Amino acid sequence: MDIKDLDTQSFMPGLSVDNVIFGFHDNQLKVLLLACKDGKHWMLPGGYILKNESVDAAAERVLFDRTGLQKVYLQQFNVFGDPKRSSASLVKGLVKSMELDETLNHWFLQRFVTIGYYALVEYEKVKPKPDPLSLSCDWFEIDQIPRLIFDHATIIESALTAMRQHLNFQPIGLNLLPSSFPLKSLQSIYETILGKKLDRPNFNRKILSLGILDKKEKHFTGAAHKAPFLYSFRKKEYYKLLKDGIS
Amino acid sequence: MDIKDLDTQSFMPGLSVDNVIFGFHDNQLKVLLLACKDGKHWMLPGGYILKNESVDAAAERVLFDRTGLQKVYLQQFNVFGDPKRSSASLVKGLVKSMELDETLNHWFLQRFVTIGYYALVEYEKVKPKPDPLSLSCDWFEIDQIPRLIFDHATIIESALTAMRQHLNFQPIGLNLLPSSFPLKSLQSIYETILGKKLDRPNFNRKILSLGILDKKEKHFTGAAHKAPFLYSFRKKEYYKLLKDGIS
DNA sequence: TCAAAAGTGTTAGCCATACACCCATGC
DNA sequence: GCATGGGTGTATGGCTAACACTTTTGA
Repeated sequence: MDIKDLDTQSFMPGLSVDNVIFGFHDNQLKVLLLACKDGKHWMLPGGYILKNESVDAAAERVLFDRTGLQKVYLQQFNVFGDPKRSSASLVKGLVKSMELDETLNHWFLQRFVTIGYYALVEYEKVKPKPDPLSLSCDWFEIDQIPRLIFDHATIIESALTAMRQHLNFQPIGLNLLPSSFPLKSLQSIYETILGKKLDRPNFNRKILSLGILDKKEKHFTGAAHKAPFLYSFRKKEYYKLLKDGIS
Repeated sequence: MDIKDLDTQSFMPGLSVDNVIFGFHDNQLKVLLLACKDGKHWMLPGGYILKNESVDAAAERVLFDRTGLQKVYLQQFNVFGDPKRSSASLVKGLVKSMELDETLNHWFLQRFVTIGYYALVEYEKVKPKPDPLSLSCDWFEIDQIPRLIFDHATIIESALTAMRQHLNFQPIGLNLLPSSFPLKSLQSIYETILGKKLDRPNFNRKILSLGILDKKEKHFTGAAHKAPFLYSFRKKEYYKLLKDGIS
């Protein structure tokens, strides 16, 4: 996004995308957020839609700009279309803190309908890049989200709910994990998303019975217990199952 | 929608809603469509979003204008944001056939991102009303859809898929049926949406076990077989289950 | 008495759950 | 050895699919 183009013919007016980008690290589900220049608020990575760009492509572009990643699991989940979802006074403060030309108020103060996407990315591969309008770009644990602008807290909640529902039909995980990983990591992801503990023996059996994992070598962590086996996804079977859905 | 307001400050530019309105009649799932004035195409009931109106409210308004119904099951399911989803030549033909001021081409020829909703309505209660830009408003069986404009066929397909997924978690049916109905009607709805035959004994047991139906009197159709009992929804329990989801 | 469709009963098999138990590892 | 967490085995209950059977209705 080039700031000078904002108030011109480049973007569709009144429409935006916001991405809830999930990563997994330290057995914790995390969300990528941007720090507003007012020093008080954080926000979801979002952007506008080029006049000749598909909405999906806009979401992919925003994701790429913030993470450097392409071709990851990116799923549209809801539209947030309340005319009062943004606050004029907050917007004015933000524009001021960004030291932008005040003519851009016209752009930022308009009402936006935003299309929510959630993305699943491999935490280690992400090099978070703040956009020109933000101070920084950082990961936050899902239960330690800071103060967000507008309805962005609602959007994250809604993304989690949507993901929870998709989880029952789609083997989510490949995009959140490195190429090989212990089953416990996958289980932790499921536990975090579903918000409840799962029985390890039963989880292992169920996941393995899907036929989408390859057993690889043992992984010695140095801890005083049995070394877990690592697994990797069989991508072909994984995508086939993604398409059809589980159970 | 007032035509003369189209190209003014009344509506959000580039954004629309389209409703896939489902009804149930003659043991068939039907969709409400509008006839374009070119005499060749049909389209989904859709509309624009007032500058100070929520997107959900716009969808409800469109639904009310075409059916006279309010407070029915109306569910946002997908955004269609391909910049090439409409065809300029088709739009020009349609505007011409509508005998509108050609300055309105500016409005109709812009790129629209549309937000898809599906609605479940009680067929008998609907008095289809065409909008000022259409010739008529009629029901079509789901497997006999006529030629549609733009990507509207895709939108219907997508609505069916979404509904199929929701069906497993939500007791859909109340909004499609009159206040009392035989179990067979409900079963037919499920069969149509899921696209497969269901076993009657098992279906009856499952639905009745949810505790959302009240048994009422027998209904003599005049046919040479046992008269089926009618049932009605216990709304309170129904909505509780809707909220929590089935199984 | 018969055909058609409603409704009931019964069984087998699958799958989720729960939990007991064994195994490898480093201190 | 022992604590720790990985991994395996197994019994139980509930749900579902499949289908045989009974009941009611009008011709």
